[in-house]
Amino acid sequence: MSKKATRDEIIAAADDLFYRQGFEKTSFADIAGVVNISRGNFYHHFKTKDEILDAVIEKRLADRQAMMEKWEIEGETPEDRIRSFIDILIVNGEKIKRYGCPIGTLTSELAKLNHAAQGEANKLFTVFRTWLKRQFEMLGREDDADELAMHLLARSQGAATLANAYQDDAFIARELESMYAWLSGCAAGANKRERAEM
Amino acid sequence: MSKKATRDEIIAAADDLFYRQGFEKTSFADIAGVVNISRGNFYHHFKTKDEILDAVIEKRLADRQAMMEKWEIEGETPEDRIRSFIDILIVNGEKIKRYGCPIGTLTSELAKLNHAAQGEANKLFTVFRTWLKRQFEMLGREDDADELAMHLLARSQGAATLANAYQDDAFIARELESMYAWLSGCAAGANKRERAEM
DNA sequence: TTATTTCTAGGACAAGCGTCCCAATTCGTC
DNA sequence: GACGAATTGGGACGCTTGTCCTAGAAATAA
Repeated sequence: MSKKATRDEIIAAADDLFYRQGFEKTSFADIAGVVNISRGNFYHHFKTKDEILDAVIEKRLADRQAMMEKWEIEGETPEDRIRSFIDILIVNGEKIKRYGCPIGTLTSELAKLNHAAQGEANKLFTVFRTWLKRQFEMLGREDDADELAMHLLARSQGAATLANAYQDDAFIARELESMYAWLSGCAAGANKRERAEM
Repeated sequence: MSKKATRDEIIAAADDLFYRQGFEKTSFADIAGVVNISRGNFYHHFKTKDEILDAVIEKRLADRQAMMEKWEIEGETPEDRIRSFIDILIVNGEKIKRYGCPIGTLTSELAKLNHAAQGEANKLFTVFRTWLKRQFEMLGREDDADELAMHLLARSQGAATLANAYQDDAFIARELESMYAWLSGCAAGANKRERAEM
């Protein structure tokens, strides 16, 4: 098998395992077991566990970027596109109920480990933040686009955390409705709404 | 030293380390190092790591219960008391920025480890949920008290997660303001407000 | 075909882990 | 003061971890 193919397999397996078990808990042996290669071969592709983490974060960044580009094409209005972001909670609902948000749980774990890759992992939040900010600007909220983006990020993070704890579909549905309504309010009151009404 | 005193020291040290480093990352040696006892002595108090975790969760439950009882005495109105909950983000702000929410990060970690104590850890959320529900009922929101409680839990979880990632005081301040405003709205429109306006 | 690089397998390594045992010390009670 | 119980210290265990080495197989180039 070509080097890149094996490498990509390793990254994909690590991505999945880091999500489901966490970074710390996942061992070289776990990943090698999934990919079905020896540890020696493994070492040829990644010298340290941190190198795999970097590659996984890079992959996640690319995946999210691609996702947002798709939303950009498919969504007719900025509101549609932001709704696509909110809908992650539906699309990935089952996984989120089981393992939480892939971004939030990773950044939390790395913060506790005081890991060097914290900054890189935070970029995962930032790509969404930047993209959402742009959408809110297009919605006519140039003045507080970044604030709105952060607020929405926080809302979906909170929903994901509690979805993970309680696996309560009714709760998730209510949070979704609440975010949709909030978004409509954002669109309606472009640059006139008071921040306190967020 | 009496057995209980040493035991309590161990639990306190474990509580702190589990919060700052995570459960998985924290070893027997770490805890023993902080308490300054030998591993052999350690074993006399706790036979397994899971036993320590159970004790830590128990302690956290008791601590939170005590905190809420204090709020119950100090807060004159239900709104005041709920505000005390929101204010955790201020009171424990520095720690949250560094290590995240002690409850949210623990439940997330245990979910990934698929740990037997998941249910116990979730009780930490539930004590707040139950207490908040009661406050919302006293606020006159008998019909949707639990929904409001869950919503507020999610909001503060989300704020904590992003506070941890970005350490952005302005963001935290905005989220606090937003939650205060939402709470005022809850109080004003007792049992008349539409859920979509949450 | 030969020569050279790339890839793979399997094992060795030192360190750290949770767990466990046992001998020594301290404590409480008669 | 003496005795049994509770507490403590230190070390041993088997296992897993991340890391690293080396020898051979496969692929590529000449």
